[in-house]
Amino acid sequence: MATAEGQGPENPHGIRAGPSGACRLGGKSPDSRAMKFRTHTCAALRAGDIGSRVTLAGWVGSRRDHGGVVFVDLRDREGITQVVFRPEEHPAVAEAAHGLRDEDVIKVSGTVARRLEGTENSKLATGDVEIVADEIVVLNKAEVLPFPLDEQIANEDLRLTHRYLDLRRPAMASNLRLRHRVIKTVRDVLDADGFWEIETPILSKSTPEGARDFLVPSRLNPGSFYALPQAPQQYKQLLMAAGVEKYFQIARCFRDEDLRADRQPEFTQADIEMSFITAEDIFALIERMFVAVFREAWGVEIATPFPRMTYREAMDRFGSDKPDTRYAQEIVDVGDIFAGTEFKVFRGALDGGGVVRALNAKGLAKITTGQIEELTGMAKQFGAKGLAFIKCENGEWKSPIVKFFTEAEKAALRERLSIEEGDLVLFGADRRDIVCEVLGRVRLRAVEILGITHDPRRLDFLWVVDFPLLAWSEEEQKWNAVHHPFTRPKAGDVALLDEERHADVRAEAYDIVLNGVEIGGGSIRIHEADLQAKMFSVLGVGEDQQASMFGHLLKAFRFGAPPHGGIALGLDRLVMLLAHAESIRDVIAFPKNNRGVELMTASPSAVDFRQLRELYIASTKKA
RNA sequence: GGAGUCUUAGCUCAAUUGGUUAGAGCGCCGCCCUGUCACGGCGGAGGUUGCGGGUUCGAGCCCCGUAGACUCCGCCA
Repeated sequence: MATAEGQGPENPHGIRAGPSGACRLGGKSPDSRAMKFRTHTCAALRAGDIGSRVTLAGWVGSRRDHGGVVFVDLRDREGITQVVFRPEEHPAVAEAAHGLRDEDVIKVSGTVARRLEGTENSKLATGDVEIVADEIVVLNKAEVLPFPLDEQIANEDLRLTHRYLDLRRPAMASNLRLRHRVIKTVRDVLDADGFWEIETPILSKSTPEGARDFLVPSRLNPGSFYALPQAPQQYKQLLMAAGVEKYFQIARCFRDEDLRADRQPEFTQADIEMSFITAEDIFALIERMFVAVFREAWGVEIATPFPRMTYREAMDRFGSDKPDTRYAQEIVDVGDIFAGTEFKVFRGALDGGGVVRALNAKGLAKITTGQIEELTGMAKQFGAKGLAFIKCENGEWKSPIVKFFTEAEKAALRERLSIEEGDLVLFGADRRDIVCEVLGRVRLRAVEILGITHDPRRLDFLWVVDFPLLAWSEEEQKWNAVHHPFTRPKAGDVALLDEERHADVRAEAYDIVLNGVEIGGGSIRIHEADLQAKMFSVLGVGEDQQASMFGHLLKAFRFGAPPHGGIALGLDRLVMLLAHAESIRDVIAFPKNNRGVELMTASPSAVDFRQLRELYIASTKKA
């Protein structure tokens, strides 16, 4: 390292104390010390280090210039150490310190000293000591920043445009560190269990099912395209056919759909697949993994096994396939109470084979008319004709519908829903799936309006099991896979496929839900070619398409593929929960905004026509 | 594709019913200050109120359009 540290013209801000070239090095030569940029991090020094000579490097966090003595909070990713510049001891160094500005990068050498009596800072881990600087090298001056690093900033555009500055903020650095620790823990748990981490192609093949693909044109095969993987699904199953038995990958996945606060076009999954296992093996493995992850991230011991609930029960009780079980309010069926009702709305729903269900939003009678309208609008958006309600206020039931109820019905309702003063009861009367969805959404909004908060460390894990295999798509007028086309029907339900009772077939599929957020999902797969072919047929994938799109998989299944299954965990969402972040963008180093634009580099961008020509691509966009 | 909210100084925000020269804190610049840690004091610079149009004697504020950001719906096997 021949680069001078402040002596040459290339470092005009370098100032040294004492006679030119003189260094106090405790016997070490300047050259040997020059090999080391710093002796400690900014979080390392304690009272035990008092008297030793140290060198730190970092950013000027804040500068408190008293005209004479100057204090600088020197920050690196580990922490902060106070540096004091004393003109009476090192005048040239103190003079240089007057010129420091926020975020200048400096290297400081000096002696660790106990802070003066009464000036210790208990907020800093290093707050008992300070460094009395006798040498400073300004490694790089910083211009005035576009936004302050020491306060909450609302303008996310600005943060993303200058992400390298945003990530200097301790809260963001802490998220990056947390993410690293979580991924490291996942790797360690899987490695200890005999898993092999195997990379699969990023340039892969488009398949008809699922989300919209990102496409990559192939120069060597004009007119052909790779697709970026939505998940390494087929490759990992083929690795099972290859006898790998235990595979995992911290896999980047790509889906070209609209973004959300918890959704990015590229995201990371902990992708796992195993052979010769049942769902129980997956549950046990993942529970073990979460124990390790939460121990590492939060230092807590979580309880296992996690509760389980069937999809059907989740929909009936919570109106969601990812129920937030932290909230007590549940949906209750009241169809039997109104079996003889004359109230047209309920009568019609029941006679039409639908259901009448209710949700008691405890304490929400204070709801405003505007909020009732909002809930009603929400109900209509999800297919209901309206949203009936009873406000229980001042000892009476205020409601446009209660006049249609008999005394017996009212009494039964009161008991079934434990209705008390201050409650708001909301009704859904319609097709079962609509009522579930509507009351499920209303339930979450009611909780929001009530402002119910929980211990931020509360963790309600839940396995949701027995998902339906298929769902009818009105839009496409065909059956689609609820999970994906490779999911295994439950053994007892395979016969239902032949009977054309597609809606009743349950899958060997499971999701893991934490506090109402789906953080992972998986299934036991089909490993027999004939069953897989039948599944494709049900999904409307013809034989020709099966051969061209999935021939490799079907063939592999004919050459001795073992029974297998797996799961994928959404790492971004998991880290988001662990970090208590409100946006997935806060746990990704360089995320994309709502429109899929990465603001710092301004990608995506137009490309030169020659690049397109090489790829045999022409844009149809009108200029 | 649809709905909602937002856009005022570098940053965070204010500006009564439409009414004088659009303010404050932080930051920035200058001067002063030897124990601060949100250091302090004095002074100063900094604005096409996103953009375009309209209503009005007068628009940051009202209306229309447009751009951008965020949140949600659709979408996301």
